[in-house]
Amino acid sequence: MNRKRNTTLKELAKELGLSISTVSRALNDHPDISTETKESVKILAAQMHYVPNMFAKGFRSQKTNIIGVIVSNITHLFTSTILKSILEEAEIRGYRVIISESNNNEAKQSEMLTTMSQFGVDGVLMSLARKTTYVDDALRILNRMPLVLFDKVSSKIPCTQIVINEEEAAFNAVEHLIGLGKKRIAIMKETENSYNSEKRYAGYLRALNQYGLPVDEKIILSTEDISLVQGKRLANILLSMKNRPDAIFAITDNAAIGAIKALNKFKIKIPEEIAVVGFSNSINSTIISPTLTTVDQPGDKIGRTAVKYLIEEIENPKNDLLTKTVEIKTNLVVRDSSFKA
Amino acid sequence: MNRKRNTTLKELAKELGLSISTVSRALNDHPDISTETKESVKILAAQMHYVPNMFAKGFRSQKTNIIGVIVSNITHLFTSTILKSILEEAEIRGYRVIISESNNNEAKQSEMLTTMSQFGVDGVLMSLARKTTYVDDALRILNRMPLVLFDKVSSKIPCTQIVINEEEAAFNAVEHLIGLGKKRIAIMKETENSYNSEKRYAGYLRALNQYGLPVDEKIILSTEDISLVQGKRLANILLSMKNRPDAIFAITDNAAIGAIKALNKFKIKIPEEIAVVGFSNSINSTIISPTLTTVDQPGDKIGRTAVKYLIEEIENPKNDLLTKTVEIKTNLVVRDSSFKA
DNA sequence: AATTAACACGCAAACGTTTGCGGTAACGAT
DNA sequence: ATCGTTACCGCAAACGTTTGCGTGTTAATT
Repeated sequence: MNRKRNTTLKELAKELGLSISTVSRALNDHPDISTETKESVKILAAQMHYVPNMFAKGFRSQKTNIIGVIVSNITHLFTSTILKSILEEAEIRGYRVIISESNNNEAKQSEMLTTMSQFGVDGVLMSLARKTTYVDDALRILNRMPLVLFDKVSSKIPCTQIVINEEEAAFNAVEHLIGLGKKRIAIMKETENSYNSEKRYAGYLRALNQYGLPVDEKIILSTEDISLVQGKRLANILLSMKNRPDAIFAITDNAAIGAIKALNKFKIKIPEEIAVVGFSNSINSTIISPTLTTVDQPGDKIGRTAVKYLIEEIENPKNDLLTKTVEIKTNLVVRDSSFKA
Repeated sequence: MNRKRNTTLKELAKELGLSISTVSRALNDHPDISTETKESVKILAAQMHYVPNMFAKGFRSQKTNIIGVIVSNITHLFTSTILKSILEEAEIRGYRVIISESNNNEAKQSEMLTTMSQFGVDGVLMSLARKTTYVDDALRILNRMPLVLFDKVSSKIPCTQIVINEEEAAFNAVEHLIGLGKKRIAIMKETENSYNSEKRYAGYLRALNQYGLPVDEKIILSTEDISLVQGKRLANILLSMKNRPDAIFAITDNAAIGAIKALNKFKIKIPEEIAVVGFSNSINSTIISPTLTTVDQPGDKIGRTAVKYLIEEIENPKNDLLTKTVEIKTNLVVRDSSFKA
């Protein structure tokens, strides 16, 4: 197929009997050009469907107006919600977005980072892969272009970081359970030192302390991957205890749902016997029965904020490399799994 | 911040005492260059972290190695699953991906299409916005670059189209219900003429006909947006009938789940009194109780196939513009909502 | 009438890369 | 000694755009 080539400034210039530079300036509303000339140029440009060649443009200006985004898994609703808002906000501000997945693979993440840089993006938005320890690539990127981390972040990388108030959110969730009269609250968390898990655990502990409840190691459960099946498994462990907990705070909706499924199987009354609270406000939390009380994370706000800060840094380069943490507020959505009738 | 500039061929050439062209050829393994020269060039290139400037490259070759993707809503699991495989497959083949959302807005979709073209993508992958009627923009794009449609397609656009076997899938789903001994099967579909809804409805009708079951307009329900709440509403309508159906085929998992919720509320036994089958195999289908029988759509295969065909067309431009439909097989996942004990 | 200032436009370089073409050296064959 | 061949490499143009600088015209000021 003979794909038509795009019209160029040269063709417009020839058609109008003007020089290329005049046409360029006319289209860019340069003050040196008379109003009539601008008019005629713009009219012809529209007629001939002129569109500036982004490559020539970026080639000269060394600016691509593309921002790169690296996430671990695009199919997680929370992630795609963030991506949606990133796309929207970026478009509003005149940027395009290239998305890559690391699949929680650190090597892949490094590779993406360098190809992003090679590709000439103006800046990068990244949510770290789990267990990221090697941050040299990120540091190397940092003196080439701005980088903003979100959700999964690391204090080892001196840049702007957009996170939710993990600790406070967990505190509020546990406080809510305590408010229901629960005295023996189990937690399901991750074994590995993930930023999010650590913070939420800290919030859990603070709530127990503040309300004078004892911390019992036996009902502090950890798992490698905090999934639905693991939630089931851990719930079964809790049920097998002589001294059962009267509430479960799961660090993840999936684990909470797994727990509910296990409790349902044993006809445990939720929330009377055991209340359950999750984290994320995924759609599943309204599908499961009883519906799940959970922490709503405003993904769209995270995305928007991240884009805002990144573009700010792109357009106003700073000389300092410092860690700046921006916290986005969450709020607890109370549903049947912890509803006090 | 003083962002470091990338090293260029010129710098490499100066360092090595060679010409720019020789360095370029050496890096591209041109046969004219001696093995030793290639070696030394490549070593220095690695040392100096040389990365080719994509813009200069694309500028010359008029090839960007970027493909544009337009979907209606990135947060739908089915969509993000497709996107995931598109990202993977594209990366394997050396392409980057730019994603845009139309939000089911036809005007937005047209706009995205033109900015994609303006941006110089090598080809476009698109799933149409609902109720797309104006296809002129797509046609205009088509003689600039290859376009491949997937999932939501239209016969008005002469290009390669990747779809699932909607009709057959629906047929199989209804046939499955008939196999359970169900004789009065309701359907929940969309009012508007969406490609998917039409096809699935056709499959429903064919199954009824083939097994000699009467078609009763009263239990053929349509709704504008086929969502969870609408599923509930329509189920309530069915329950209010004197002559209730003994099965429901919902064109969407969400509607099916809404129906189940309504049935559960009225303590209808599923599947004994009324069986339910959905479409999509969303995660929710395993969360709801009873778990939902549904049609599994292999999103990853759709994405991969779409990329394959698009890149094929990019790299081997054809002279003909014809509609070529590629069908991806689905399969029915039988769960508790239709399980014959 | 001469000088100046403002205005409108053109020339040409530059961005980094690829590539057709031409050139040089070395070497074997005549 | 000359020719042809091969192996390597450099020159320069081209891609489309922006932009500093120069230039010519006109109108206003002295």
